[in-house]
Amino acid sequence: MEIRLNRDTAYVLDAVLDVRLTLMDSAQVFHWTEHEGAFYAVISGRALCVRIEQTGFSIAPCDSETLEFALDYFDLRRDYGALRTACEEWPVVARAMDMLPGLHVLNQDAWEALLAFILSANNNVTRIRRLVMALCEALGERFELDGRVLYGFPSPETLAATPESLLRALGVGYRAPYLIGAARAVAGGFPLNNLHSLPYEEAHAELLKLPGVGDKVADCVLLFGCGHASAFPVDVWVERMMKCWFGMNERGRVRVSARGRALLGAQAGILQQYMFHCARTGLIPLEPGAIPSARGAAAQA
DNA sequence: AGCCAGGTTTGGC
DNA sequence: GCCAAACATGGC
Repeated sequence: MEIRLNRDTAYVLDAVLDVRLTLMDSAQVFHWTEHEGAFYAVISGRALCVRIEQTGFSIAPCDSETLEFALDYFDLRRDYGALRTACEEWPVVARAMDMLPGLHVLNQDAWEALLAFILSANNNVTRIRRLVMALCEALGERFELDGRVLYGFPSPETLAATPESLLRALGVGYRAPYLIGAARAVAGGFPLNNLHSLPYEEAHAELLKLPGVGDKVADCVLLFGCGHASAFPVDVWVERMMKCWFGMNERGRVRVSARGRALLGAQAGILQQYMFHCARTGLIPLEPGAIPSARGAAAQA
């Protein structure tokens, strides 16, 4: 990987990051937009434009401080090649990683991840994106970049003071009081930005205190917003994947999550993201009977 | 038209 | 502790 910083644009070359897959198609972040081959969003209060270049991608506007931020945000310091090598003992995980080269798990802002995944509950990806965008447009700070208008996430204070009726008018439905309750907690001192440095179990228990946050949303916030790579969110797709390919038949996704973490280790959540995408998009089948025979498994590996 | 979606909450055993 | 039902909304 080679990094150049020219004027206000950073170039990251020879990095295996699939920008479109990671920002637009992976359902870990919902507020990037694509326009004329470039990707735009406001993240952590910065309006950014990311472009795919010949041998990598560029970030603008970017100074040295933003570049450091971006290296973290795009998870460019993790050795995904080594992670792939460590997956040989789990053929379906290896297969998922091989099918999605350049998929990274972003390191998002914890508050932004919290809002997005409260909205994700019992919802589909298309509508989650609509709701996140609507929330930002209605209540977030307005930015302009390259003549395009962008919106950040609302602050905890803003959201805490927003009438529930306004949120319902945006279409968030019964999640409106969850958003407001979580915002009031954070505005009132809930230690959202300390969860990075807590052990997984403690950070998870803390998040469960927030309204609208159960085990699965907590794991998403920990994985996508708090640097907890071992957090293993289990939604309907990952549950089907673990049932079909690992024979996990326990009742309750909490048990599946615990087993996934125990089995796959410190970066279980990263691996989860590959399996989730393969399951959700049909790249890997989930019907009983999809599991290859011993002969097939050997041939596949 | 009807089932489903990156679930959580609540209330009843 | 476990389970079922309710919850808003719209995608497909």
